Amino acid sequence: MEKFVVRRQRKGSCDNDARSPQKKVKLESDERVMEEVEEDDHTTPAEFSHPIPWQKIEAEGLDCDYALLFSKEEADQLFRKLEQEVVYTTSKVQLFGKVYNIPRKQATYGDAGLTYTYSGFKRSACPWTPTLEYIRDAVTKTTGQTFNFVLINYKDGQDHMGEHRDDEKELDPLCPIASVSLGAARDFIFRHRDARGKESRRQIEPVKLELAHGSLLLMNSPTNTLWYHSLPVRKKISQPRINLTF
DNA sequence: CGGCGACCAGAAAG
DNA sequence: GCTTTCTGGTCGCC
Repeated sequence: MEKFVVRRQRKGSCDNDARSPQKKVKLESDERVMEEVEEDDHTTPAEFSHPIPWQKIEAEGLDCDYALLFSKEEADQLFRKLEQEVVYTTSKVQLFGKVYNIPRKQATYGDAGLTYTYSGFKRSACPWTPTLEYIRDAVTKTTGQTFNFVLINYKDGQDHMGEHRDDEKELDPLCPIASVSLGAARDFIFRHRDARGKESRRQIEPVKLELAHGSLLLMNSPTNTLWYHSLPVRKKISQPRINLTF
């Protein structure tokens, strides 16, 4: 059932005129709302010429901002360039004494000397490429946050990522995490840590959204401590998606 | 009704 | 309890 209503085109960046009549966009569950946020003052630095319409995604202990960062044309171009520049490896993950190939391809880029450890496997960051620097700087411009590292996940429709939090030891839980999506739009699901599993302690509806081509999702504290997120399999989607997590 | 996809529960070793 | 992934079941839709 395709009822992810979190879409909103940035039409020529003329955004101050016809705001849609309803201020709140309904999600699957009635309690979850997204509020359109006026993109004035603090969220948008002056040098960004086309203000971005941010959507606030909020629930108990969940605080995210979502926006289309790149136009379709620019996102297309970035996608093509990354296809040429980025070298992926299929990493393995070790759990319970067994070794699996993780169900997606990965690459890590960042400042010199940085490393990233994922379930027992360590990888070092490759030097930034021009396109990655460009994207990183675009994210910095719109968020005011600087980043020293990016994890790139490449997924076909069969590829996916199970429920997890970004809680690697290298990460400061107070730092917001920026996630840029290019390519096929994919569903993205948040689930509260107390509402997982069979005999969960609480009944909290999951928050579902769709990450569009060229979009930026900001996960602010304490989202990443209280909420797990996943990217479920979508067998009907054959186009790949590139995700950059800063 | 058959087949497929989505989703959930369970299992795996420490 | 917590980890990450795969597998097998069920349910619902086409």
